[in-house]
Parts: sequence; structure tokens; C-alpha cells
Amino acid sequence: MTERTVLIVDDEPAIRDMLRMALEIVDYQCLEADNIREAYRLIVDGRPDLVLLDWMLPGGSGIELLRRLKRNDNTRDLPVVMLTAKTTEDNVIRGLDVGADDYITKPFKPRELIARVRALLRRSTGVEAEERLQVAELVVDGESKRVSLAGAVLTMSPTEFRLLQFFMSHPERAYTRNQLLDQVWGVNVYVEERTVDVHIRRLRKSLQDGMHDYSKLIQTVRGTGYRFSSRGVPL
Amino acid sequence: MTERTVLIVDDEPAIRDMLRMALEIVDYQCLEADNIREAYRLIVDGRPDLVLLDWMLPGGSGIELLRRLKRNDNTRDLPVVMLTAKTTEDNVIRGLDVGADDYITKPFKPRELIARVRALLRRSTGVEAEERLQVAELVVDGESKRVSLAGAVLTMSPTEFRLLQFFMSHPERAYTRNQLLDQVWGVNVYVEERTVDVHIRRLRKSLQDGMHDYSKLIQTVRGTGYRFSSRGVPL
DNA sequence: CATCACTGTCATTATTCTGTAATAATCCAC
DNA sequence: GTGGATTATTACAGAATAATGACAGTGATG
Repeated sequence: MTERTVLIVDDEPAIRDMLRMALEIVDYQCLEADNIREAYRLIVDGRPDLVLLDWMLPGGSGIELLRRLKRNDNTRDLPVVMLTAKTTEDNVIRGLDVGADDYITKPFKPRELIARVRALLRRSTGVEAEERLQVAELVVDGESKRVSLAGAVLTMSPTEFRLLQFFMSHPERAYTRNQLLDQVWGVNVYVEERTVDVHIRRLRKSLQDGMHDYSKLIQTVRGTGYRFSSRGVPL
Repeated sequence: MTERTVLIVDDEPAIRDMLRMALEIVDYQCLEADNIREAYRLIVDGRPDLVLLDWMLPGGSGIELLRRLKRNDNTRDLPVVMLTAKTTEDNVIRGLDVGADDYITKPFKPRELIARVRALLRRSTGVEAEERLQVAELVVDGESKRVSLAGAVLTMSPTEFRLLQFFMSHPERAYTRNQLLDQVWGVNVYVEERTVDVHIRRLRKSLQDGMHDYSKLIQTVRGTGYRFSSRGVPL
């Protein structure tokens, strides 16, 4: 596996140094930022695999950055670990609610930090997102976040895209609505099961244009959920 | 899917009632305990699928029970949702550290409660049979939930699928209708014995297409029930 | 501020599945 | 062969499940 990069966001150089040292010992690359603006630039630019985000920052609280990241489709899956002082425990609650993936209270043991970073990075498969997936004339390009059918670009919403991407990277397998919620929406998201149906319908609609109908690739598995399959589907 | 059971641990009857009502509306079974000792008994006895655990309890704080559960291999995977008052946010931290899976601060909206309970339960669904079973040209694939005969996909209802799946994983053995009801329909389901006949009939019909007839694999054992067998069956 | 795209939820409709009962067919012991 | 018991088949109503259309809330955008 290729080397992973961690972005450290903290305004105290001493803390940053400490973190960098701990992380580099176990072979993570590090980026550093001491404010929100710089952090955002590095996220876009340096494509880190994980962010360590201090709570108390000049020029915008950490929660602001967190919210911004979770709102944007490109950065939603980027794991964020909050760094908090012992006294700011109510922030932890807010942070977790906004979508932080984990938190560590200062002062923390490097061992513990590493363990949590590892655990989170293990969870994010990462690789498949960039893949180019193709079935017949249907192409999903993870990099450009684009779908095309017979050369023509299809437009679809972000959720539809992620759903299609997931399906195409796990074809020929039936998924329950709950499994899809976990995989496509994320594990700490609370939405109704039936919402999946609606997005399936929207995706199916998107997979049709005047000439082609690829909506049959997404099959209903009664009593279970849905399945992406090109077996025996005339296109 | 079979009904799920939630254990409510709270010393205030009013809260318990409220929780029970909210949960029962959406078809969860409920157990109740107003102290740690009783809660533990019910966990061992009633095998709930999830625990709602109030923090402030007479006779031992909730964290004690939580710690105990997370230490024991048998109960470690039992999801626990903490119920906390607004003012005890530092407890949330400790709770999450000890291993609570989620928390809700009182007062909470029933909707939110249900959403979180659902989200946790949807992850803990038991492992399903996903193996691939094959007899001659008949293939049952648990993963894709699909049956194919000589390469062509067969369509059948969910019950037929489960019935066939059961038969193929327990071949060469006669089962009574009641045994089949227990194994395929589930133990606490009451349906007429004769209903099995009808489903056998439907399954047999599904196992035929224009060219093949695999319906003979399902044999009637007069006076007993049915058997799946490929011995001496010309296909 | 107005508008637009997106999302989640609900109400309604459409479709499929299931259990049951009624009837026909088959089997087996005598 | 006959009769009683067992199984097969069919039809049907109601239950369960999925598809669809509409709507409101939320941000994003200009």
C-alpha cells in the first residue's frame, strides 16, 4: 500500500512537531497548517488521507472547517480526528454531531493517537474512489466525478453518483437498504430506509436518455434490496 | 426480518413509558429495568439487540454496567446508547471512551431516538448464508440472491428462494412440513402446515423452464414431507 | 433576496407475494 | 377395485413490498 498523508491543523508549533514526529515514526507523511485557510488549501492541494484538527484556532473555529468539509462531496469521506483540550468537552459533542470521525483529548499519548489514526485509515478503503468503472457504454470516472453513456455526459446528483459508483464497484451482489445506507450515506447518518428507494428511482431515471436505457442494470431484489448486474440485461 | 428487542434502563417510569411507546410504534419489542442488577439479568435472560442506558441510576452508575458489558466477550458487541441529561456532557466523553456506541441528550425527540436505534441495529444484522450452492446446472447464489439454471436466470419469490436454499444446503434428507416451517419460515411463525405444499408446488414450477426440468429434485416423501435429492434423478 | 439544485420524507398507487380454502388427483392398505 | 388418507393444483383475497409523484427544508449561488 502506498504511503498515507496526514494533515495536522494546530496553531501551536510545539504540538505540531510532536504530532509530526509521532506520525513519521510510523511512516505517515505529514502536512502542517496553523490556520483554517491554510488547512483548506492543503486539503485541496495536498490530498491528505486524514486530518488532525485542533479545536481552538485563530481565524475560524475548527468546527467551521469541519462543517465545510462534510458539506462538500469531494471531502466528505476525508476522516477527521478532533484534538480537544480537556475543558472543552461540550465541543466534542458538537464535533461528533457535525461529522468528526473521532476525537482525542489533550494531553494524549502518542501511542493512542497512532492507534486511532490507523483505525480510521484502515476503514477508508480510499483506492476505489478514483477508479474508472465501465459496463458496456456506461462509464463512471471517479476522478472527474463524471458519468457518461455512449460518450454523452450524464448529469446526476452527488448521491446518485456515489450510489452508482458503489454499485458498479460491487456488482452482482444484492444489498439491503441498510447496507446501502452504511456504504453510500455513511455509518453515522440517520435516514429512513425507504429513502433509498427514492434515490434508486432517481438514479434509474438518470440512467436513461432518449436512446439508451441502462436503468435495468439496477435490479430490485424483492424482500432484500437492490443489485447491480449486467448479467442477461440487453443494452 | 425478525423483530428486534430493546432493553430500556432508566429509573423514572415516565421516561421508560415514553421510550417504550416510541419504540413499540415502530415495532421494537421492549424490556424494562430500573436498576443495574435487573438490567444485567434481562441482558442475560432476554437477549436484547440493543440497550438504552440512563446515566443516573440508583445502585450503581450506568458507566459501571457499560464497562462490565464491554469487558465480557458475550456482550461486547451489544450496542449501547447512553441517555444523558443536558448538563452532564463530560459523562458523554467518558461513556464514549468506555465503549458506548451512541448517546442521546435529554430531552430528546422520539424521531431522533428511533433514527439512532435504527442506525445501530442495521449494522448488527446476523450473518446470512452467502455461499454458492450447485447441483448439476442448478446454481443458487446467496450473495447475489439469484438462482440460475444452465446459465439462465430463474425468477422466484423470496420464500421459494429460501426454501430452495435450505434444501440445497441440506440435501438427501426428508423434512416434515413443520421442520420446514421452522427452518425456512422461522420458529415463531404460525402458518398452516399445508401452506408448505403450496410453496413446494410453486418452487417446483420455478425449477422448470422450456428446456429443463429440475423439479424432480424436490421429492415427496409420503407420510412425512419432502426431500431434496439428486440421487438417481436424470437431469 | 430570489432562485435553483438537492435531499429526505410522506402519501398514494402499482405490483408482487403469501396463506388459505376448495377441489382434483394420487397413493396405499385391504 | 374401493375407500380413506395424503398430496397436488387452482383460485383468490388480503398482506406485504416497491414505485412513483409531490412537497418542504436546506444550502448554494448569483
